[in-house]
Amino acid sequence: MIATRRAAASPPCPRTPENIMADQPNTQDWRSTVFLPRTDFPMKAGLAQKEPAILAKWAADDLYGTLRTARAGRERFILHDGPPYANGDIHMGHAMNKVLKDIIVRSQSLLGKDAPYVPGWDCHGLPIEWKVEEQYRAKKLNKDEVDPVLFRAECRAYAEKWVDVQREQFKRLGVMGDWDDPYLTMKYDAEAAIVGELLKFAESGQLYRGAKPVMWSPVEKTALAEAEVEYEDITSTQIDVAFEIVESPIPELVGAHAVIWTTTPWTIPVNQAIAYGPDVIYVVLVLNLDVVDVLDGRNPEDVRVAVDRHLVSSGLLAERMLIAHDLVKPFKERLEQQLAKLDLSALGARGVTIDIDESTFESRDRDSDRVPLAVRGVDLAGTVARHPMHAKGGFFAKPRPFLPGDFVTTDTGTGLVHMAPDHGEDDFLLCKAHGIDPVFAVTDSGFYRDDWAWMGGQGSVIAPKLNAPEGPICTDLREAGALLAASADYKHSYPHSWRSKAKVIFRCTPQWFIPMDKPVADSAAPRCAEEEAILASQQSNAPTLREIALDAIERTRWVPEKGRNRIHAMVEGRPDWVISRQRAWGVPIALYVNRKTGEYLRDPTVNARIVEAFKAGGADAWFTADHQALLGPSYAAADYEAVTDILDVWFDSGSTHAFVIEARYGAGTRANLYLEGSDQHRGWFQSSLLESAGTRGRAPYDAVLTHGFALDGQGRKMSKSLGNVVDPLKIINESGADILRLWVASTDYFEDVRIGKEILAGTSDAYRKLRNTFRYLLGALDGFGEEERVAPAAMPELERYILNLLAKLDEELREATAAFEFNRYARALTDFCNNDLSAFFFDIRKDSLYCDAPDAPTRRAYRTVLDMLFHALVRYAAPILCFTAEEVWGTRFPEGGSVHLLEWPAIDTAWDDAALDQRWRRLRSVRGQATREIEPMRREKIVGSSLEADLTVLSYHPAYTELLNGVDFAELAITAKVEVCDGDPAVTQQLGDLPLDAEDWVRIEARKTEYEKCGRCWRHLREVKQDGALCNRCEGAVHG
RNA sequence: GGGCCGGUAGCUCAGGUGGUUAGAGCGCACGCCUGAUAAGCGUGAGGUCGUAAGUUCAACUCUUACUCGGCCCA
Repeated sequence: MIATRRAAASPPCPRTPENIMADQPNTQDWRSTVFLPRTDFPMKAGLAQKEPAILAKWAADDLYGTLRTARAGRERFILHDGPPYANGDIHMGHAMNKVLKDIIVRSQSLLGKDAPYVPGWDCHGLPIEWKVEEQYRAKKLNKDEVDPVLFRAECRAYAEKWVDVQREQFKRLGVMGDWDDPYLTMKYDAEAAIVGELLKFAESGQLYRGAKPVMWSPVEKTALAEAEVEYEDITSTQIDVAFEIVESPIPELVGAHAVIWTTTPWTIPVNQAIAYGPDVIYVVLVLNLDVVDVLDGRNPEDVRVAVDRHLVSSGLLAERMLIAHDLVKPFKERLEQQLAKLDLSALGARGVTIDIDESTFESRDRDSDRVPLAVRGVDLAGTVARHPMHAKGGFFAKPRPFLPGDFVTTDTGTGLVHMAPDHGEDDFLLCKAHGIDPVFAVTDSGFYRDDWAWMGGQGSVIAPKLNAPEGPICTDLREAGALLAASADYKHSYPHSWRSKAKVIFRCTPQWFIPMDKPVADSAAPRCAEEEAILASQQSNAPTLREIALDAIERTRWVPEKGRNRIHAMVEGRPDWVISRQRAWGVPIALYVNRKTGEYLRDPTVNARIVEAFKAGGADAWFTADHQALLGPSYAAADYEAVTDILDVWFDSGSTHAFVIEARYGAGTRANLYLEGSDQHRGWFQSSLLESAGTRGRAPYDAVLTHGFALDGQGRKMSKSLGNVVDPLKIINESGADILRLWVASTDYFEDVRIGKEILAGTSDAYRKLRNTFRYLLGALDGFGEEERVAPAAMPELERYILNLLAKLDEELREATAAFEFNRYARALTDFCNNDLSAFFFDIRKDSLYCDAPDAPTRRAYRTVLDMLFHALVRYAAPILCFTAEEVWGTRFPEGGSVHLLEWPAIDTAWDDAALDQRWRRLRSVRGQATREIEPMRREKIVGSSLEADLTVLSYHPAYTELLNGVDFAELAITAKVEVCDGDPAVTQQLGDLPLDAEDWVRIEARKTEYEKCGRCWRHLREVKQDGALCNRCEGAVHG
């Protein structure tokens, strides 16, 4: 079953010794009679040059296609590729991800499974759109003036270009897959499938249009996803504003001023309420102002009155102020700062100080007689204030109720938070719960609506000038007597647009949502009113999308297991999914909204026409559509608005299971594995899960593997500014892809991994060792043929012990493969090659290989095992060192096809022999002792090679005596004479159980041998009569 | 700022439910071989297990705090 081909070269033909002996009888050179390893396989790999040639051969032979044919009908293993974004060269994260995927695909294929791999790309979305816009700007063109279909075509071309670039880079890594037919989210069939998935949500009523504050960039005039936002430290204007309380169940509060603090003055014109913390203690401050340094010649009392009047009219003094007890001090400091800025000389004073009698709120107990003005938050319910600009009427004249907010803290501010439901998530939710709706006062470009009573037409709201202490808002507030303090000195972290670097705001806009907590109807078909009613009555029992998703998480295998917690927590706490974007490059949310009712159309017949149109013309079809034709005869196009919002790209990639897996392998097929970086718990893992849960009621995957991030050699994030970026393409060009692949395989990629010069040097060392093991095997197997093969049962015990180790290795590798633990896999493989083969088996059998006659039983058995090792190891190595394994295989079997078409080696589990294993572990322990004993003599130059040493082994246990006498220990220890003697029985008595470690049970003495050295095999043997003469074995081998 | 994850020899990694001198491979140092030779073999030196407290007869292993790093979120 093992395809073997006779090597072209024949074994070395020994020169006849006679003609040489004639000249030099005692210093005969027997080198030519020794069977040294012979191979063309070079020690130096030259991977950077060799790999492209191997890739070309794979392409020419259509290796991927051949493998698909060969595995057709086998158990399938689908690793579904998460699509990278088609923009820019690949980085280390990409390389690591793809290599890991390839190792897994190849290892599953090696196990005999049909493991297809369809790579994909994410092609829609803002970054590409932005790049194309940049090109426009360079040409002084305005995006808004370009035909959307033309613009989309340019985005498509841009994405195509990068798909091609990345494809070649991924191929160069050795990643095997369907590169000729990858999936792209922008292909027509994909766009059709994506919109089809969206319409499934629509048909089952799992969509709604709502208003919600979203991250909004006034510069780009679009909503932004979290991933498109970055946080930067900025300095903002902080203001304290007084809202006069006009109504309260606590009579003392009426007429007092609630103090709110904010770093976004521009939200004050949209204020609608005030939030308090129910558990926070509030106090009413009474400020005492002292005028200091009255100028000469002025009447102090007159000055005091003048200053007082001035402060009140400047809005700097509210007589009684409501504020959280814990925040009085910082508030007082802000007031003092403010007062210090005043120039009061015209009024006859140099300055003014504040005094707050802190004893008035020592106690936090409202009922205490001493402190009538300390108030618990909960007691503020029912209190109402008015807006500082209430005189403007209309919106501003409405009461501003106090609402309880759990989010209110006493970390900063005043413990009273002004609520603008248009511009804050907390604000929006709290106000919504109390029937206060957003007012959409700020336009998409960040200006106040022209008709807004205060600040109408002004902006932009992110402009520092607008928010400045001397800006229009603060000025108006000051004039209204409501601005207590304002200073442009508050440093904090603030969200900015990832691309334009401009500040973003929260802004309520109409958006499309997928609800997390609405019961999911089980049928997508439209129903008559009766059915709807029945369903409605059952709805409490139907699970919600969140519940389905959480359940699916429980049913999925997470590797490592901690991934389950992570995504569970995220899905449990996430808000509704905002799926709309105000953009051009993507799949449109192809819905028809009834202009009268605001309901979207849920007609499967219409939807089917939409999907067909997308299949034929891609998403562009929507922008050029004859809507009446799509709507058909039952509806009038004039009654409907065609939505032009673009779908969140996460919905695109969340649908790949539909247009890749199901499209290629049939409906209902699930991926065996998704494999991405740990950041995808919030990204692709989750969007895929939600999409599939909403349309299929389950996860699209059976298992999810997450890997960590690639960091630099010190464990820091790679960044251009730190200059610590490791470029995978550079590594490939300098060292080869196999080095990079071995690096991936040798790390613990379930955590973050490190890569740097030193680490790669280590990887190269490990690679060289593996390569030399193969080189030795190839050389030692030179000319091996089937007639030489020996059955394991007929082999010496050493050979059977190695087969036992091979069986154990095989088991370990199978387990590591099943657990996707390739660092364990690579470790087991290299340890086996280094410790068991190179340092032990090969070293011992070197003598037999070189000097035995070709037909000697031991040599034949050894070469048989080498052949078995070759066939096993080249397969084991193939998933990781995909190029080198091919080179190794092709060197021995030039016509043997690709190593990657082979299947897992057939290892007889019966080789795993526990008794044999134990016996040899003890022998190896004794062997280790022997080498330690010989070492001092080598250092003192008494002996050079261990072959020049004799050993006396004192055994303190009959088991060891028997063990050592049962083998040729001189052969194992590579020494001359070995004598085994029983040690002092008295010592034996004191020893306990017989361990595997021979340390206590054996004493070894070493001395230089007196035997002469055989001229050919260099062993020192009794039978060798004079130095350089031949031993019996060599005599036979040479003259045989 | 919040949540989660991690920090064992120069490097890559092992170290069930706490229990003897914390292991391996590589690298390094030193030596051997010169018939796997820019290869092979041997011996050896390297760790207060991120820091500090605590629980315990006993902690790399449990708790807490801190610190450094990473991911996610704000």
